[in-house]
Amino acid sequence: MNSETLNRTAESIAPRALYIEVADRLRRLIQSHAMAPGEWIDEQALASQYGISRTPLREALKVLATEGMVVLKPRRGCYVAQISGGDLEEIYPIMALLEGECAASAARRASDADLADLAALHQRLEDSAAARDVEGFFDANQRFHLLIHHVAGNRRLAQMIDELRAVLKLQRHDSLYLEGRLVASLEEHRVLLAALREHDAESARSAMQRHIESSRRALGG
Amino acid sequence: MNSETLNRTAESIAPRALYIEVADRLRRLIQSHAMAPGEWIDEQALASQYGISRTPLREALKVLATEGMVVLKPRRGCYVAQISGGDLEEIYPIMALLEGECAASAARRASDADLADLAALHQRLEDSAAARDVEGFFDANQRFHLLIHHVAGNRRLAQMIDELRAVLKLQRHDSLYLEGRLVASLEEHRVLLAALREHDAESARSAMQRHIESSRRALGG
DNA sequence: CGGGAGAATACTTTATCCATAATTATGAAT
DNA sequence: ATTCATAATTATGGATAAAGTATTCTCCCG
Repeated sequence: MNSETLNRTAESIAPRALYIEVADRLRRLIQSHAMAPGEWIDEQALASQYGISRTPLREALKVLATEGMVVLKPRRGCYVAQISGGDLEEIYPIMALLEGECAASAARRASDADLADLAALHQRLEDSAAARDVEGFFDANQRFHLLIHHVAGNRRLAQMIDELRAVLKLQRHDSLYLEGRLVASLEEHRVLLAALREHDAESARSAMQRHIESSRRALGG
Repeated sequence: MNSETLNRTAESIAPRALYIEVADRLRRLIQSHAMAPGEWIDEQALASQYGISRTPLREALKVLATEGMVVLKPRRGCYVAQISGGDLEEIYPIMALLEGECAASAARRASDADLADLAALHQRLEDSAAARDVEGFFDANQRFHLLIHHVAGNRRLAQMIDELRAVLKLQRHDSLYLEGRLVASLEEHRVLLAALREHDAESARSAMQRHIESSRRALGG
């Protein structure tokens, strides 16, 4: 049992090229605000920090640029993208549209098991809210949305939403910390869950759209 | 007035990196079906054909891969993406959604000048249809949709639609050649234009959605 | 005759290197 | 003293080379 076998197994599980790995790490770095929007990305420093050459790093940056996470200025280098108010004006209607479609599709397709899972996650939301656990609420909220994407069954739609959400996350999201926003969000989730349970696609769609719109207003968009 | 000013001007006109140029060319190549879906892309041959090194070419391929135009199989090389029936099932609802939103937004925002331009393009559609000029019809149709995107004023939404349409174009689009499809498409455009003229956003949205759905059915989706 | 293993070939992948362009700092001149 | 120009340094972008991995073909053994 040499290392070759291990490598092959590891690769068949994760046949990811280096540039993809790097892109993932950078995405997490940017989303966790370890790198601030507008900040210059030092290719050399980052490459030597990761112990890789600049080539896969540059390829990763090209990918992130097409995703809108970074901006590549010719001969000027790479900068973490910063979104303007105008960008939010454009993105939120799209998000509402896509998430709404996801919710509608999920309402049509949800099995009893799916609904049970959704109810369980919603309970976590309720518990977190009752405990004033904002981080827990945020996490459960994210899982709730991801589960809806999964139930909706449109992987491409889910991926588009994920990319848009990644761009939105470039700016700090402290809306949930605002007084009243957490309970309002909870109430919106209740309405959404009820629509999903009744397999009412259009109610689920509008509930989700209202949910997105109100979270936008909470940000002052 | 030194050369610096001139340089800056020149750069703001054409500051495109080589990989972007290459990506554009490849996009056109793939969309014109000069490269068939599933076909292997020979990096070395293409690089020497363009007189460039493989580095910018590979960067371009990474970009196209994130756009869904090509598929990058680790250690296997790059292939022109081929979309399955399942992909169509996923993409068309998204297209209908996004194009519908575009139409709704355009209906709200269209100025009289915009409506005049749209009417002029629609006339080209009518003329091309009367002359059985399928290529002309196709071209006018494309311009009509692009103009709606422009009037809608959401650049990000338009870009998402463009990328999706590029993926759809991977397969041959001979639906317009089908008997009856051309006149049906024309009638759908008439309804859409009427809704836009009346600034009726929801009618425009549903007209566009029906238009997308029927073009899908024409493909046998 | 068929299957498995090993070797060879070819292509991807990564790293290093070079050139070009831009920006900044310093010096000189007004 | 301030501004402009020039030079130097630094970083990006493109190229080439080397290494590693996967696949395929052939040969040998059962």
